[in-house]
Amino acid sequence: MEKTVIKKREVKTSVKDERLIQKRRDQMIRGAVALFKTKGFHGTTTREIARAAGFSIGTLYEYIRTKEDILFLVCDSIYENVSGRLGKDLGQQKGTLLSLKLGIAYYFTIVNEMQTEFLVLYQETKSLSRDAQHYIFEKETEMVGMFESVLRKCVDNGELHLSEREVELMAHNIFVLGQMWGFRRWAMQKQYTLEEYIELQTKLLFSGIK
Amino acid sequence: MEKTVIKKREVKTSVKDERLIQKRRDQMIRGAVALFKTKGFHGTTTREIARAAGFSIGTLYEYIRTKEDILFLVCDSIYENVSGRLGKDLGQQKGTLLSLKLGIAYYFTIVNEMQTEFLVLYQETKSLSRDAQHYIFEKETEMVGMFESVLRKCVDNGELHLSEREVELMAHNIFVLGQMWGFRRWAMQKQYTLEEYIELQTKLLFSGIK
Amino acid sequence: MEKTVIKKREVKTSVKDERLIQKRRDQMIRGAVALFKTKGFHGTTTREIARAAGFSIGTLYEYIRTKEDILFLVCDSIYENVSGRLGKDLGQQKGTLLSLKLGIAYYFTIVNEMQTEFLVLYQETKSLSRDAQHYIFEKETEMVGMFESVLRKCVDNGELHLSEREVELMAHNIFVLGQMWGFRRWAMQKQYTLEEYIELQTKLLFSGIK
Amino acid sequence: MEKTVIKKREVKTSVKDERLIQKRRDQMIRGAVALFKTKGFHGTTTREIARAAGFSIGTLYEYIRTKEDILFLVCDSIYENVSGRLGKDLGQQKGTLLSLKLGIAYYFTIVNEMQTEFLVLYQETKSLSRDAQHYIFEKETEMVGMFESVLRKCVDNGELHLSEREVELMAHNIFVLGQMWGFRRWAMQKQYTLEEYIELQTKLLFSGIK
DNA sequence: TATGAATGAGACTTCATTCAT
DNA sequence: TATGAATGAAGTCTCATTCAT
Repeated sequence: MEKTVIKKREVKTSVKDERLIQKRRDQMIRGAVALFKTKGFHGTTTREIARAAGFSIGTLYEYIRTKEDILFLVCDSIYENVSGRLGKDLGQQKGTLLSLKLGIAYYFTIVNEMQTEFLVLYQETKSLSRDAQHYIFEKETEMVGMFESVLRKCVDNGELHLSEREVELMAHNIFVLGQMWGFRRWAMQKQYTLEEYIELQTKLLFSGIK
Repeated sequence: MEKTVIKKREVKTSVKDERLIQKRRDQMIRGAVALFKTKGFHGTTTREIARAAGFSIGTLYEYIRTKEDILFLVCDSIYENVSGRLGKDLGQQKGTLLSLKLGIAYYFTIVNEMQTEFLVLYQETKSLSRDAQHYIFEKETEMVGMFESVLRKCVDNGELHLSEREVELMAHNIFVLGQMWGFRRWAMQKQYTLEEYIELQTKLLFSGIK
Repeated sequence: MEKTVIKKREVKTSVKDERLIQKRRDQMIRGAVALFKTKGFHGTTTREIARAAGFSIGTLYEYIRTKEDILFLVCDSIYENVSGRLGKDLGQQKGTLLSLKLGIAYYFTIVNEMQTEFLVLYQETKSLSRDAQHYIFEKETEMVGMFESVLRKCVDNGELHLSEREVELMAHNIFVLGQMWGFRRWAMQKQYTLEEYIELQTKLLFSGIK
Repeated sequence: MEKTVIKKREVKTSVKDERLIQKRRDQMIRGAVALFKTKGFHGTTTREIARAAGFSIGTLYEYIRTKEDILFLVCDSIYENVSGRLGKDLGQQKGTLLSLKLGIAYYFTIVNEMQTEFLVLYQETKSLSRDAQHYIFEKETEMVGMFESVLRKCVDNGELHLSEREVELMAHNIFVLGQMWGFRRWAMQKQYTLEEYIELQTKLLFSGIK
């Protein structure tokens, strides 16, 4: 798989000091995520975000241009975090069934940890501009691509027998079935522990319903 | 399959004529769905909804109490529609693998038809009150339950060998993998036709990745 | 005392039958007073008044032209009632101190009975049109006039020694000190029974603070 | 006279600078009183108040939470003003009949100056919340209390012979008869000059109608 | 005469964004 | 750089009044 180069969408600032920008944005994102989790993007005001971030509304606007920028920063940071961790793990994949299973388990664990972040991501993405949405979709494609390449290695090693299209679809399925743990938590987490969920899903993924 | 009785959450009206209420609400829902699809719930104003429905803002408020009521009415009507159609089809299931496959295919077709409606449903549900959300969740549980009982029939007939927990999880998986067609249309519908998608997913669902 | 002729301000109707008009207006007034007492004129909607009156909003508007008409009708009916009763009592005054005292006591009793009505009257009068306010003021002047003529009789009989201007002022004082029982009920009725109040006020009115 | 401590009901602000708050509120109150005088509380819009105060509607809402807050601020400021002035005058009372008369005259003068403010006060108080009304009543009680203590001093000095209950009632009477000058101005101010009114009322108050 | 559905002007309030300090 | 007061467009909802039935 070719690594598509995604150029970081820029969020304009009036501040020059890069170190400061990073620091302020971190505060901002941390505050915003916490608020978005409970009140959603539209239910949260910029004033609240500024307060949660620990500075004034004036300062907030020194580091962003519009409220949407904050949402973008939040979404981006979540993906950055997840795809970073996942990439590191799946990257050193050797292409055996066992390591595939371990990769899946690891991904599910991340989803579990970051449930609410993912919720924010999926429920608010549509509030982004077309451009920003596109950028986010690309990041997601990148993550699905990680599973694709793991699966492909297994196929190459003769451990799996899947067509190219099946590889692609299965990568999506793994991705989505992971998210399901968080999205349908009202049903899933009442019925299963995370370990049970991983075990059962892995089984169904590998052998189907026969 | 036990039919859980869900008592319809009432939306208050100042109009008395039941026939008229139905008619006006239909207009309202139709208009609202169209707007929510492109602009989302928060991006749509009550005035726009009234105009799209073909009457004045005053009249709109004769049939609802708050803007949220509209969202509820919309969500409810989508579920009512889908679960009605699905229930009719799956209800007459005989419990063979073939008819299970046909049921899945039918469900995927419905999802395809109502993609944008489902998008609205999943992206805006969180804007509902706790009560209304609960009602919607129950309706969804009801739909998942339909798949569960079909699967269970197959197990009873000896056509499938799944534990009770696997039945439950698989029902969710079918449900979610169906939604996936609509939610990830930017990826799915670029790669597969609906028929291919149905065929591939059915295969993976039944035999896994081996 | 010259009896000023006050020509009854007309409230336009589309209904012809005088008997019916009277009946509907009575219902209307009764309902409106009850509502105004607790919610005030501005806090009460025409719909509520119609409902309280026992008919539809459409019917309500067959008997009045604007919401203000209702207020006028209410105010007018209260004065009509009070000044009717008071006129009958004070009219047969013989001009002795005793009967003056009895007249005051009688008036205070009426105020007590109709406290909330008076409250409505004084708090909402300002919402009437200039014309209607003028009419109401005239009715009030008429009532104060009743006390004036009683006082005057006493002066004529040599039972009181007051100048004309003192007569006029005293009439107002009696009138206002009566209203005080209802207007300042939070203070008065916590401290005195109606009988005590009448007795004390009469004493102060007659002998002053020495 | 015991001085009851009334804790100032707070009106929430998003502005921090206390000096500025005071300044803006003064502008606001001044504008609002002028409008309430002619159009009443319900007849005045928040936009009009903002304009009259000299700033935008957005700014208005930086200094209050709801429209009712404005009414409260207005009522409070009127009482504060009056009771301040009255307290200063009556406070230095020596307990002679002469100084009592002077006190009454001074009070009547204040009422005359602030007629329309008092009108606003009495006609709109009922639009306040229960809490705010209670606060306003307490302030009024405080003012009546000032007269009570002056009267009491006179009784203690042997200048007046009144029972405790008579003292209390007379204090209310003075208070109300003062208000009467403003409330019934359509009758009073047509008949008497302020000086005449003071003189006549004082006479009646002191010697009664004999 | 009686009804009640329809209307829309207009009220209150919020909040993203700016800009002088 | 940081602050926070000021702004006003825009949103939701109410309610007096009308008019076809």
